[in-house]
Amino acid sequence: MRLTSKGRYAVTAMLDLAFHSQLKPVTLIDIAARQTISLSYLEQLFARLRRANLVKGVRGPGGGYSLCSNACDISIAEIVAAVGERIDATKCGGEANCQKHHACLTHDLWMDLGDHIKSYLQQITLADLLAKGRVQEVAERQNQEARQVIEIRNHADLMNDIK
Amino acid sequence: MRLTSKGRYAVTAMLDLAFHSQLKPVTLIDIAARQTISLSYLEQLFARLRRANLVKGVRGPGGGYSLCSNACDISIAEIVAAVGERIDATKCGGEANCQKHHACLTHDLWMDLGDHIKSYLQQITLADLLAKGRVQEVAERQNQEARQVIEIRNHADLMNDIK
DNA sequence: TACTTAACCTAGTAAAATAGTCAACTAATA
DNA sequence: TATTAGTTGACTATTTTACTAGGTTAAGTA
Repeated sequence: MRLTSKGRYAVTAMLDLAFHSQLKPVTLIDIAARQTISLSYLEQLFARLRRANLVKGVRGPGGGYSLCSNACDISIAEIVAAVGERIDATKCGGEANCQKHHACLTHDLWMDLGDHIKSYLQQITLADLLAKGRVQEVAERQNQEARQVIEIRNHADLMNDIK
Repeated sequence: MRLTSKGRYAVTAMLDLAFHSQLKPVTLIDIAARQTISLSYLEQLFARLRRANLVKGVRGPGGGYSLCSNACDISIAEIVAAVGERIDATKCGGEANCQKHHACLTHDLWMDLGDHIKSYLQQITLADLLAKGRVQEVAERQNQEARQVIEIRNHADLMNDIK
């Protein structure tokens, strides 16, 4: 089992999306700036998130990504699974052939651990995270910091929208 | 966070030890044969287990390893930590400086997940695993299979002991 | 129609970690 | 003294990670 930056980035980006995509799609450029994640890497992760039907992309100016479902219907487990992080803790992937076609001495332990983690991540949704005070705080701070980068661009867009 | 063969091997070997070292120390050669783990790799793992005061080694003929404490006092979390597997799920190792000296958007989520896994593995001891029927079954099977390799040697030892 | 935007796609790559191997050395026992 | 088995350190093939670089395609905008 491994949970690396791949899964962390995916969840962080999805949470950013849930936070900012209420009105219109959010570009990966914005997410990359706010969350300090490499744009190209984000693109690769979102290719998988799209294939898993978690997000939908809109091309062209004013485009970007938005969630396919409500934030309360997207669990952390789904996101982590979508980008290919193995939550399973066994060597055999649950096949019980870890030692010469048989279960190894600790097979059940790792199965139970995997189930335990999976059910924990399944019960947490993006909406749950959005509701937390700490998350709101951090998101606010990121807005402040990324303002120079993002808002100048968005401001121009907004002016055009008003026209 | 990652839980790889390193941690799995360590727990498996410790469980094998708990099972077989009641009477006398168990050699890594025996463990390697029963659990199909590379001997040299086992040596590296046991160096760390020894430094963590989980096992003690006895040199020379009749030597081997035995547990430092009772099986009911050794948790899976201790073993996994001893061989250096990071159970922590954060990028920052709990320092909360994951994004430019501040906490990232999902810092708390990964902290909570890490705590959750850690407390799960802390409450399970080697004795708990030994008590399980499945573990007994597998250990029996391994004894059968490894008999050709191990018992011939042990039989000779036993004859000498009787003399 | 030309231009810009941003999604979408493919291939490559430096660095790190994993899961080992190999070889030597030390201590205890028979 | 020979053997056993722990102890140690250095080295290595393979895999994965987290990227970068470069393109193509679709949709709006001037």
